[in-house]
Amino acid sequence: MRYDNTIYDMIYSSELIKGTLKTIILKLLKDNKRMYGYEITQRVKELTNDRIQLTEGALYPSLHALEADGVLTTETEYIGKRVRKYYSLSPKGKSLTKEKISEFADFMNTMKFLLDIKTDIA
Amino acid sequence: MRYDNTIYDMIYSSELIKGTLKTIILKLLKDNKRMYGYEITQRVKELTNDRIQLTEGALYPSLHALEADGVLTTETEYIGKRVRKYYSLSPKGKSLTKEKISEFADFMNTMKFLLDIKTDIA
DNA sequence: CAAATATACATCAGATTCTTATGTATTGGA
DNA sequence: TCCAATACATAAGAATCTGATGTATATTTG
Repeated sequence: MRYDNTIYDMIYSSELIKGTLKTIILKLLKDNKRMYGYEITQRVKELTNDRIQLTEGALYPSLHALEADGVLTTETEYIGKRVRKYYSLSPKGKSLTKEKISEFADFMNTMKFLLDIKTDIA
Repeated sequence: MRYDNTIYDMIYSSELIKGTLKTIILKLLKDNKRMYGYEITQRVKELTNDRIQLTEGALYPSLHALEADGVLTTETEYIGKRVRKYYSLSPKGKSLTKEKISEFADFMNTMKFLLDIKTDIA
C-alpha cells in the first residue's frame, strides 16, 4: 500500500523535510526490523509516491550519526560481491522512536491549529 | 483562543521547527494584516502555549530575507522614542502564503501516513 | 526611586545539516 | 557492450539555526 491523494505532482521543498529525516528512518526501522540505506530511500520514495526523495548525501551521514549515538546497530552482509549494511534499532533506538513519533504527532496538531488546516485524513 | 491539548510541557526540538518558520510568519501576517517582529514571537508563543518559541536570531534574518524577496513590505513607526517595524504581505506574499500552507497541509498528510503505517510487505 | 524586567530592533561566530557533486564498485537488462 | 540500477561513502559549499552580544527605551516591582 502506498500513500495516495489528489495532488500527484507535488515534491516538497527540501526545507520541509529537514527535521523529519531521523523520525522517518526510525519509523521505517521500527516496522521492518532491519533495512539498508539504499532500501530506505526506495521505500520512502515508493510509500510517498515520489513526494519525499531522500538523497544519499543526507541519508548516510544521518545513519552514521544515529549509529554513533547508539541508536542504531549494524550488520554488514555481502550479496554476491556487493556489500550491504543493515541497520536495526537498539533498545535506546526503540524508545527514541516512540518519543520522536509522539513529538511529531503533537507538532502536527500544533501546526494544524496554527495554520488553520482542515485535514482530509481521519 | 489558543491551542490546547493534554501535553503541556512539550517544547519541540528546534530541528522540527526548521522549515516551518516562513510558513508560520506568512500565516500570521495573512490573518493580521501587519505585525512587527517581536509581536510575532509573542503571538506564536501565546498561540502554541509556549511550544513554539521563535528566537530573534532566527526570526529577524528571515523577515529581512522575505522583504528582500519582495514577499513582505515594511513600515517603520515610532512608539514614543522606540522604533517598531511593521511587516505586511505584498501581492506576491499573498500567493506565496497560499502555496506554503497547502504544501504544508499536503506534507502533513504524507507524514501522517508514513508514520502510521504497518508495513507487513511480503 | 533604583533595579530588574520587558519591549524592540539588529548582528555575528559557530554549529548543524542539507545539496550537489564526486568517487568506487558490482549487477542486471536491452 | 553499454547504460541504468544497486550500494556504499565522502566532501565543498550553501543555508539556516542557536546562543550570545549589543543598543536603547519603557514599565514594573521591591
